[in-house]
Amino acid sequence: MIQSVDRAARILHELGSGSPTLGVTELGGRLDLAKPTVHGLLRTLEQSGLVSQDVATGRYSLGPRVLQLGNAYLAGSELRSRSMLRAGALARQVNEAVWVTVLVDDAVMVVHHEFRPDDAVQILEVGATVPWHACAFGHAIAAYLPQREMEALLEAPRRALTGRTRTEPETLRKAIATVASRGVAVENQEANVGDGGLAAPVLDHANRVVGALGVVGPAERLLARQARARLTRAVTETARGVSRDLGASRLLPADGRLSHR
Amino acid sequence: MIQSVDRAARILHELGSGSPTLGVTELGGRLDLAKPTVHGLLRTLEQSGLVSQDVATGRYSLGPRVLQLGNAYLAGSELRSRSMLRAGALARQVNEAVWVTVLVDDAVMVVHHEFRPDDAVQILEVGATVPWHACAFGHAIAAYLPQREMEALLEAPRRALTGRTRTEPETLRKAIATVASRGVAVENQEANVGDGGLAAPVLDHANRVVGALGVVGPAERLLARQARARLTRAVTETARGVSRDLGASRLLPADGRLSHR
DNA sequence: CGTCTCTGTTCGACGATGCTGAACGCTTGA
DNA sequence: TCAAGCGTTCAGCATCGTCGAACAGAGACG
Repeated sequence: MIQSVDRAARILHELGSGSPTLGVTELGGRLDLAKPTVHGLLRTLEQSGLVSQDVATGRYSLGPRVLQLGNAYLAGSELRSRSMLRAGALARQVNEAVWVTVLVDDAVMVVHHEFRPDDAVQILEVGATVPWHACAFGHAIAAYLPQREMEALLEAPRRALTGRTRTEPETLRKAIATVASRGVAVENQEANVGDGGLAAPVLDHANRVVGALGVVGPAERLLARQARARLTRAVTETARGVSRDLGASRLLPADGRLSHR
Repeated sequence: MIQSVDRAARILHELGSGSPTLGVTELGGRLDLAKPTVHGLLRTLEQSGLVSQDVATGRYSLGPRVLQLGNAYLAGSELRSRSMLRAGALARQVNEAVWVTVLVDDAVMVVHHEFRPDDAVQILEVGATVPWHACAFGHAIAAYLPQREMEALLEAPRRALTGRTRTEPETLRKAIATVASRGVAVENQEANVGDGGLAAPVLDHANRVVGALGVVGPAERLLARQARARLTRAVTETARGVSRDLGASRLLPADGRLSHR
């Protein structure tokens, strides 16, 4: 691993999480690096447009080029492009907002957001992240991850986002097992009070989980008994369709968990 | 400038423009680097999530983390946050889609997109880029750039996107002079056939251009004589309002061009 | 209004660290 | 079956990045 590149990436990560602008000294403190080292890295990153400096204050922030890269990632994402049509159809069919998400570290990130057809004003959540343990998408992905990676997720520390967030390893392990047997994950106000979700995993041609697809919205509307049954069927069918498009062969067997290796 | 970091940034840039997936050999060829060098850089970038490798083909593409960074850039962008309210008001007032853009290299990038209130289905263009010379936003920014930077833009090679795209340095110089004297730039189907735009610059507390704000839409609707006059007034007023919010003092003097050192 | 402390920045020398050519499996296509 | 291309590994040399100390400027404070 190349030291300076890794440090540069850590700087970008630091600028991207928490305070939007940071000074050289502060960055050096957080990453345990000497001031001139951070300075050199920042100047290089600035020249590439990945970071920009406020000439007035001297502080640094992320540069516009990272947004351009983010857009390029979306444009090139196979999961996204392959799921857009089916996600749109699902949104119209069940009249709910649809998300397509991937796992990045210990959070799921929205790569596609299909608006609920009936609502006029909605905010786009593409690029937003939610801790994996607090949403249906995270559970759906975790349930089909190789054992080792799933354990890694369970071992990391977690914090509660609402009063209903499940954080205990054993509780989560049980929840994941249920997901694996049913093929769908359900979340009830574990990330935001009032909101719920329902998601199923998406597999690729090697039957690996590459993400999850599902619906989000008011918990009371999504999780009412009738709606829930209808949504479960529609979501699993759509996710299965996307998986098939990606070349997956073993499509959510009845016993859930796929064998890995 | 740190060599390895610069090379890593060039790799990201290469992955972000053009082909969404590239192999080690191909990247090495494009950047004139030895294969193992590229490999080492890619492995480091992959570990940070900025790049991800398709395990089946071995090829590399941008990773999900760049999208997360892009989102963080948007969240921290002062221009964006300071212009959102006024952009929304402008969109409702003139019933057109509104863009807020910044200059990155030789293109303008959309950092905020306010939908046209009347249209149901529209695609979000945040993160999209347009060559500076082919749109009103680019002209608006160029006209208020320090002389040296403006000359740099004019010296770079340009290509036509439509039959109406202006590419000659002298033609552009004249167009920019007009923008500087009027405070607004107008574009008529120079980037996409059928589309037009109308934009004004946004200045910061040191009276530097930080971006442009304006409307986009069908050229025939935007550029009809009456609409054009009304839009010009509304756009300049909104851009001036954002500039004031950012602390600018010299607000688009009558003679246009600001003195720069 | 001076002073002091903090910032971001420059400099130079040390030595760790990243670069490279050659060689390795592996898959793909002929 | 073979050959050509891929991504990957290795080890040695020289480069290149790192760090402590010192600098200039801004801002806060008395």
